[in-house]
Amino acid sequence: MPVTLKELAVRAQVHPSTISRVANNDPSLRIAPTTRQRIETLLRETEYRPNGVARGLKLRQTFALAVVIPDITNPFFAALFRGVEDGASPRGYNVLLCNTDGSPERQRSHLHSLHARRVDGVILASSVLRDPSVRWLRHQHIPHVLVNRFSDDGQDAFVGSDDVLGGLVATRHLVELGHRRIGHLAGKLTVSTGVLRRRGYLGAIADSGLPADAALIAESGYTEEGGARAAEQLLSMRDRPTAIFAVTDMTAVGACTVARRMGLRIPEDVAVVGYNDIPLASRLVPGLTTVHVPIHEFGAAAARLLMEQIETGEASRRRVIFNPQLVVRGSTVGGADAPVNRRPAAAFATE
Amino acid sequence: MPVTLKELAVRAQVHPSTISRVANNDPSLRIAPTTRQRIETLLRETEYRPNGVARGLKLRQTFALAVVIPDITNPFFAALFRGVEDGASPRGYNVLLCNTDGSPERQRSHLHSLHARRVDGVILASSVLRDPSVRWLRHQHIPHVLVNRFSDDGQDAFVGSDDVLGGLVATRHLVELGHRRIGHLAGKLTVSTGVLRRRGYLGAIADSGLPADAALIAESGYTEEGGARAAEQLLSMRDRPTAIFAVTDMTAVGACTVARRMGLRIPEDVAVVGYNDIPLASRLVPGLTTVHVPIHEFGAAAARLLMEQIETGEASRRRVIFNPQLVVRGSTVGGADAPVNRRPAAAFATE
DNA sequence: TTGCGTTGAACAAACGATTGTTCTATGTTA
DNA sequence: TAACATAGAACAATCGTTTGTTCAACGCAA
Repeated sequence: MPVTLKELAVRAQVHPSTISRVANNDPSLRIAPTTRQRIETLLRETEYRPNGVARGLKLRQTFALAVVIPDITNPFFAALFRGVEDGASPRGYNVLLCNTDGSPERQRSHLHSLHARRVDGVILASSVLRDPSVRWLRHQHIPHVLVNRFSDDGQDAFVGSDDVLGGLVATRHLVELGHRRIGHLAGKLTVSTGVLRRRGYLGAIADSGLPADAALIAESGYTEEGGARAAEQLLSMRDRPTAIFAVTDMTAVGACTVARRMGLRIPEDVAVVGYNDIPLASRLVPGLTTVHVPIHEFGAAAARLLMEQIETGEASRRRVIFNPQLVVRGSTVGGADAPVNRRPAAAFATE
Repeated sequence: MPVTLKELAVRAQVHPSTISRVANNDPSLRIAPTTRQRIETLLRETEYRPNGVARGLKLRQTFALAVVIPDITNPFFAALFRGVEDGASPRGYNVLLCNTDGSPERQRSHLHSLHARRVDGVILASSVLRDPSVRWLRHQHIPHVLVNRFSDDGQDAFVGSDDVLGGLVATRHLVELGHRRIGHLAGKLTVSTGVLRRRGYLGAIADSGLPADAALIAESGYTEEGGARAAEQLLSMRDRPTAIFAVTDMTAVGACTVARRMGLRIPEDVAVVGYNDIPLASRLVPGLTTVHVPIHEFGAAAARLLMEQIETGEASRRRVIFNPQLVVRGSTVGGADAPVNRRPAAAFATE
């Protein structure tokens, strides 16, 4: 068992509170220099570290944050988590990670558990529109930041990209390449990214004067498998699209797999654009044209917003919106993957 | 503020301990059925959930585990984490995640912080041989399980694969394909996987009667970039290897990138084998031949071993070793990537 | 000598639960 | 009716900190 204040108090022949004051450098009370010396030595010798649980109880602060996401094996969320940890860890916070697999019930259950544990705040990247869990967070006055997806516009602190714009530039890119039938894998219309990126898509179609065709939009969800299913549907149409804008990179990956299985060449027979620019996107062959967003920054910004709320003690509705940027690769423009003289992608990865 | 026992006690006109007994279904004391009813109703109405911090203080158990790894953006560790969470979450544990980026100092710092927080146990996948941090864990009697890498053989609970065998089958595969100069990206010799997989490599070379050439072995570390650097070194030799066995898939990816940049075709000019079979391996073009290990199972087994130690209250030295399995893909055998009629890889991934 | 201001440290009350012990009505038996 | 079980719930200590309050001792001025 680690040493406690009380034990140290016995050894130093002083009251535990005195030790605590020395350990915390409490400025409110004077300690005789000689006593201070004696105690500091003792603290060093015993490597005393206050019991965080007891501390948390007394201070009503645990220095723990939680990140709630669909699935950490999705590179998007892994990068997001790194951003959070890199922002929070230097300031003394530890971070819990919870995967929901997109299940509202698992999300609810995790949040209840985190609340019971008295985490100081929650970063939620798995919310849906009008999410009961988000309302519950507000109702419980649990500091929280939504990332990438929001729930009730403007009600919560939020970090994300301009999804309408992102959807717009992605689709416009396809229009400019001359595509006339452009499909869209639309995620889910219960999720803000689904609604907004689709709005961008529709906007670009309208701008271009192309006819809007509802049959070109398929709800794909956000999984690779869902993307594959939805893409198969679109690509099986008699008058199939020659290009697809997918709501996320993973969905796009599913679409590419299916296209290849159907014997379609990318980008000659079907061009594909994703969203997020996960590390995988640049490693595919051909590289995946996608809408770049600063994923790591999402996490770091969310951590900042969250710690700000924790420290000021009041909820914020601040919104941090990053500008999405189109990255053109081989999945839309043949030869866009310059094969020579490129450094390997910066490596986060180890082991 | 969430409701406390004391507040409920006032409302129910009973002593807090009585509420606690009802809430915990304490069998040691009888409660009048009518009182029990009244209290249970109250508990339901108020959605009472005991304060986990106070509970942790009293019970000396926090129901929190920690996973310490180099970097969650590496797909290997993401899958590992999922295994841990999937094993621990149903049993009421939450999981903290700490990235070390391979820095012993960050590892030490995280472990101290986790200890102060009184996590119930630690799963460590970033240890080196004779790791001071591991010895510290033992010394502090903190339940722990090492994963993938061990520190002092047999001293700690461990989950991993038979690395010597894995290195052997990977290298033997290359030998059987007729390669005569086989390079090895050896990770680090301060890490168990580095030492053991290299031993397997050397064993296969010896078995085959090929000359052992120290120049064919390069320390690569475990990053993609490290793999690229080391591979560049090997492939620049006058008498360059026609095949490379890399200590991990990410290292292999780095090697592939470099090979391609040097104008070498895979597998015709240089064949590449990795280790771990991360999801990325099957998505590369060509697919990466690799040594498959059940990553998710690593995590789940580690969680099991850890919770077992926590519940019995005693350290274990149990070892769970999985058999590695060679998976042949296009990076060693042209055409091994059957292009048609293959289902998309099972998708964990969302968003 | 009395009184007062300082200094340095002890005291004690939380924080919110858990759990062994004690107490007080009942009801039962002799 | 006295003695005594028993049921049911209150009491109280404890987990390890933090922090406002109190207290003792001392020096010094009046």
